[in-house]
Amino acid sequence: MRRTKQREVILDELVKLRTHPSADELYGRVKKRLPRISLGTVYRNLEILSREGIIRRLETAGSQRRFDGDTGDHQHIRCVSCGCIDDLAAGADRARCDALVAKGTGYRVLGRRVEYLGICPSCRKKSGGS
Amino acid sequence: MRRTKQREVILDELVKLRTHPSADELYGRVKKRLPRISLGTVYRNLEILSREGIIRRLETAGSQRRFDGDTGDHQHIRCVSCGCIDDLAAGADRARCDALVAKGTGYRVLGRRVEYLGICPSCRKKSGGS
DNA sequence: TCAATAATAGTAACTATTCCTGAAAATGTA
DNA sequence: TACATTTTCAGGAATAGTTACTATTATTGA
Ligand SMILES: [Mn+2]
Ligand SMILES: [Mn+2]
Ligand SMILES: [Zn+2]
Ligand SMILES: [Zn+2]
Repeated sequence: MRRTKQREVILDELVKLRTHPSADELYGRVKKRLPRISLGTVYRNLEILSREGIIRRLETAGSQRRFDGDTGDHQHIRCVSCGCIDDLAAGADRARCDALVAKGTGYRVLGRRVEYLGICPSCRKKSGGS
Repeated sequence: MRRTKQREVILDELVKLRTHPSADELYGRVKKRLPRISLGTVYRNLEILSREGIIRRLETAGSQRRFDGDTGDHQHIRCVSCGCIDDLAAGADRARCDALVAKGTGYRVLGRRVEYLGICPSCRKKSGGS
């Protein structure tokens, strides 16, 4: 992976933002510093950077993909009204946690979404893995 | 909301599937029974049915939207290899839960994704709500 | 310095979804 | 029944987000 001006600026802008921007939002920021950059370059570099583990691609619902310059272990809270996403310290412990999260973020907590990730029985069989 | 043949068949196929299909997959099924139906109609009816609370629109990551005929409170587990989504009984309790989930589903559990949902401070201010 | 290689800008293509339009079906009224 | 009103329909165009392609430019290493 080469060091290019574009990649540097994209990473720099993402890391200094704490707002989990979409490619498009980031493109807007980066363009102020590199007016000739294209949206495709932003997408390509976000893809490369997340593949390398330098940034994190958020696996959240919604039509637009979002990215996070913080690769540390943490969860997120999303506003059901405006769609913004804020950080949550790692570790959370069910119902009474809602109060802690609310206190920590200022959000009114309405619910939480939990999705487990793994390898399904049929895929385990196919790849012969344990 | 009127009762139409199309809506009836879409709902029937969704409820009897336990696979959380995308609109497209469901369209394939429904077309066998109603060969003249269009994908647009499937989308429109899934939208109407979920607005009425008769079905559930899954808020999962991934490029395609998925739907669930089961509106009861439950979480999901997704295979990171093939992308399939299975049900999880409601209620889960952190780390040692992974073992329970693995036992219950046959998955190899790799992780979990927790996202809280709520109203952010700035939206609370705007709408004057508590 | 200079060829080899990787990345870029610009744009076309692609995919999932929504929107639009005129026709058909369902429903209400008499 | 007959007709008007409303809802939903199929089909296709439009849109949004993303990826792929291509000719050009920048970076790298000998
Ligand atoms: Mn974050
Ligand atoms: Mn389910
Ligand atoms: Zn908000
Ligand atoms: Zn699988």
